[in-house]
Amino acid sequence: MRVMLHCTQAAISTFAALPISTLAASPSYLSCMESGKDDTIAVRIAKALAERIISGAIEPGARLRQDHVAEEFGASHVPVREAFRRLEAQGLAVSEARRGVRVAAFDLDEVKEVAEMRAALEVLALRHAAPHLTPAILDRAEEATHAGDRSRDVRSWEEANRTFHRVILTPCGMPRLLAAIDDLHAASARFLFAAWRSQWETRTDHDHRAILSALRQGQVDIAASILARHVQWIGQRPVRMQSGATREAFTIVG
Amino acid sequence: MRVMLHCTQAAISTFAALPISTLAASPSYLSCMESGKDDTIAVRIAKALAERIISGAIEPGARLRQDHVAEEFGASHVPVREAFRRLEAQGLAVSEARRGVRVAAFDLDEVKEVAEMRAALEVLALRHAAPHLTPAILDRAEEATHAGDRSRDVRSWEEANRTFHRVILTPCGMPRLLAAIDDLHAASARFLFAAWRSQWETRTDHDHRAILSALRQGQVDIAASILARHVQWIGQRPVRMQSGATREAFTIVG
DNA sequence: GAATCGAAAATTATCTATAATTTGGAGGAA
DNA sequence: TTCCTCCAAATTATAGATAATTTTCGATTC
Repeated sequence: MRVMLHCTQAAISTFAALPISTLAASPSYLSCMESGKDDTIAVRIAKALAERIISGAIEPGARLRQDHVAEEFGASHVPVREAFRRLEAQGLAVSEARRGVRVAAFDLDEVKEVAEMRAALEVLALRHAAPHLTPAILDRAEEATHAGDRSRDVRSWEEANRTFHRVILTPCGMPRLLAAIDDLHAASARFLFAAWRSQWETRTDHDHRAILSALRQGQVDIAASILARHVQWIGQRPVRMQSGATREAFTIVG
Repeated sequence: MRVMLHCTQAAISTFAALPISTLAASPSYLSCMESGKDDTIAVRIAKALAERIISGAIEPGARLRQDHVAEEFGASHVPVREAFRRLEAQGLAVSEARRGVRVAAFDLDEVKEVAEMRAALEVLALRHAAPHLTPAILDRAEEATHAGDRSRDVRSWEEANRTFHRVILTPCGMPRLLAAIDDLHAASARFLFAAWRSQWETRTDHDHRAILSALRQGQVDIAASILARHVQWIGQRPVRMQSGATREAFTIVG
């Protein structure tokens, strides 16, 4: 296509960082959802791009060129534009009128903000879920914690962590609240992939067990306060950048 | 246009309930934002439809037909579809693949859910805003309360109420949190317009004054707890339906 | 008269093509 | 070198066409 002849190669190379198969295969972050068989093309593209943004395969600030995305997914620009609107609503992309769409940047302030929002909303969800928590549900949460222990890489650890939170919160039966929490988890996962340190697992898994222990004893207030502290703990470490310089990177570890 | 000849008239008649000028003119609910001069057409359509959905001009469950909307706004279906995605993300519309887009329905459970989310998030925002609140800001909040007293109809009262909340929360400087609160306010306003009772103003305005009084004395905890209760108070009243039967309608009044 | 089936119409979802606008950069002039 | 002009690329947006699906409505049957 002539359109692509003179474009900068940045976006293409970042797309190439993940195999095309992520379109068809179930990506790690989305493995909890049904494989979008009857989704619209727009939804499938949005999910695939979301996975790349969250995993860091596309860098913050990188432009998302609709024609390139359309060509890669074998679609036209119309569903691509719809996918962009969806990513924008999730806070994963920002668009300026007539200046295109970019992957959302993030800084320490946003990490803190997401952590506090998660604390507030997850505590709310937990308080409503608590009366409906059964031993079977708590066992599934414990299994997710074990899966976190066994995980060898960030992605599987992140998935286990997310499963833990989802399992204990879903019984609240508040769909809007759960959707908001999901979006915040997606943001958290972005931060996590950007600044990972393996020893953080230990602390997090300890918190998970303390939460489960409190819930098993019916101590909802204690569980809620551990959850709030757990989600607001911010990890911080230096990360080497492309230029060779280092900068601080931050993440929510829980 | 032939397309419209055989369609059901429900959607058209509800659209007709508000003048076309709402597209260009600044509607009540959006009067706080800049009139979208440099917005994209998709954003303008989304704002106009949001205003109609919130005000009740389009009923819950009503179908949003993209070709009809496109024709009314003098646009093509592409920006209309983008507007639909935006409304979907705000929780004002729901779309099923290949079955079109409908105005989101709501019930008591969702009213409660939104109220609790607002309580959690507005309390969070208030705690962060409190250190930055100046007498000038509190005076503006008090002026908004007066405007609520003076208002003669639901729309202006709603706008005054929303201004009050916005003025005392914006200084928190957390854009993602404020955007989430805005969406919840939009949902609240829908409920309010659906079930309005004038005497509710009194209670709400009393709460507003109590919050301001606490803030002026630096009693942030007290202000936060009044705010939480204030936002979670659910109004309830019977409403006569088209069929002549009555049903209970609920709203967040604050 | 009610229920069911099927065909026609409407609608969604998509693609292709194209106009208009804007950005960004290359190349020339002061 | 710096600034300006102009061109190419990218994006926004429209129009028209098509496939697939859903809805509607009428005919047939019980």
